[in-house]
Amino acid sequence: MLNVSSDVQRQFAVHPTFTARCGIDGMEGLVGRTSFVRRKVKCREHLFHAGQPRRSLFLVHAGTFKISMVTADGREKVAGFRYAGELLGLDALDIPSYACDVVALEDAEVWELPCSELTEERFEFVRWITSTLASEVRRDWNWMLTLGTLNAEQRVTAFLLDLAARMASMGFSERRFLLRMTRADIGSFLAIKLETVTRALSRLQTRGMISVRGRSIDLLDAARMRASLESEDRAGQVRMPRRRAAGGLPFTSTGRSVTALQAAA
Amino acid sequence: MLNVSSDVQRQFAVHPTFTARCGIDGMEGLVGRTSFVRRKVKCREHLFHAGQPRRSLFLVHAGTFKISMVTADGREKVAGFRYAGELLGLDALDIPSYACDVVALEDAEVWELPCSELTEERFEFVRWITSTLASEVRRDWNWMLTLGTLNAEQRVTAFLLDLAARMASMGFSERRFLLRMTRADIGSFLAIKLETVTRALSRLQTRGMISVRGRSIDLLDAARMRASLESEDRAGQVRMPRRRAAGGLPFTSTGRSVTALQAAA
DNA sequence: CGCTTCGTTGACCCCGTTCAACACAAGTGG
DNA sequence: CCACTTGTGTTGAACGGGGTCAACGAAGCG
Repeated sequence: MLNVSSDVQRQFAVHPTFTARCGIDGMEGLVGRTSFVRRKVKCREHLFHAGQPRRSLFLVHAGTFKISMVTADGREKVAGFRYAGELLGLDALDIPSYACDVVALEDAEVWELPCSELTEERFEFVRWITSTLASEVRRDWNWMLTLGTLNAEQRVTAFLLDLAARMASMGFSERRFLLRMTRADIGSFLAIKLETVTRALSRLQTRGMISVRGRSIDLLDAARMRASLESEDRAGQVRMPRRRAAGGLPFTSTGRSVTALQAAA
Repeated sequence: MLNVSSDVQRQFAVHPTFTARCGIDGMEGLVGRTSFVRRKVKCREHLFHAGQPRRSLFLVHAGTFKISMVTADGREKVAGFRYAGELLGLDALDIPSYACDVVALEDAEVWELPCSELTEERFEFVRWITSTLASEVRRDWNWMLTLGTLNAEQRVTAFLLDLAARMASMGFSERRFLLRMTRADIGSFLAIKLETVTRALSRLQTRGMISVRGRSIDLLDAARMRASLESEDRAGQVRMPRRRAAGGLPFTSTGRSVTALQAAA
């Protein structure tokens, strides 16, 4: 059950001085003078399992990873997805074992950063880790907000827009991209069923906002998608809020406060 | 809108060497040689607002705080509650302004830790912050798992058990305690409506698992409450899983894997 | 070629939302 | 003192979004 990261191809070990540019929240910090190991992980292989001893962090260099946990009664729940430039294993920094499962959704490469490098001499490295953790907390809160206030179709919309933003930050097209995860994975992450994900995608396509062909997604009207997130909460009931002052305030939201999307990106 | 932390009573400033025992994940770390300021915050007062410049972290010394965010269309979403021994403001460590609102739900006291203390010379302090952030990420993931897999009544049950565990860790009774937050706050956090919270509490009381009188809660059968979390997901439909092996497996869950509760505590 | 995994769509129905009414306590001002 | 307001909590009735179940098609693979 735990003999996993052994089947990950261990590649040439290097101990150079490398500079990692990380697009996380504008922090382009250097991870100075840190020895690391490159690893290739093939599609569907686990990078690590919950319960395995935590010895390293992993910087995603290429590919897509799925983070998942297991409920008390054995079902899987997806906690997130990670792309190039993001870190894996951070959540277990203060405990001896990893707390989640991480599996590659396509052939991928990671840079393994031994936790032994997290010393006083590598203060800038530690600082970078801390910053990344803080932004991770904000991202999680934003998703909790998204899942707690939006209906199924809006959640899928938010998911696609978030993905598009990540694609853009990685230099890929933000209009046309491939979903590397199944509908079940998306549904698990968004706390809806896979049939609901399918139905939401179909409806968005019917409305001309996206084009879906299997896992290939084409965003046809991102502006309208973003607009659809800013009103009509759970169930489109609105029901005219019982006359309020005069004029009945229109729905042209003067977008104050951060939308879940911007912050999650 | 932002002239808030000014109405917080600034108390005698001290610059001693203090040792904070923090019950977070068994880490009883010292926050060595750090200057801090004690502040009292009265019920309903904000400790800080989203958007305010972030200059300090806050260690809750006494009282209860509510963390909330604002959706794109102006509604509030509760992101969590914090009690004695926990930190506030961590999520904004890598950005110049606080990212959420924090308000006291009862008269409280915090220790203000200036972020300027987060230097290389205070490496142990930084390390403690990092560890706390990691456990915060895990806690958030566990709540996402809870909200994504349990129905309304189970969420309320999980909330009460989590609260009981926190009370116990603070030396209070884990059987009888007061809710410092409204039904609306609980519902916002659990992604259900306040009426649903009320109904769930009433039903738990009817079943003899708890006793409710306003905000006073009495856990009468915590064991049965814990057991109720380990099966019957969303909507009690079960529908007899089409005959499985022999014997129709009883509901005496052999609690393998971590329950959301244990991890969230 | 089966075999498995994945995706789509339709029909039915239940849990939680919505709306409404009411109870209760705490201020507040006359 | 009462009247009034505001915030909070409880409960009932009705509705609908999304879950459940089922059937089918498509794609990948040994």
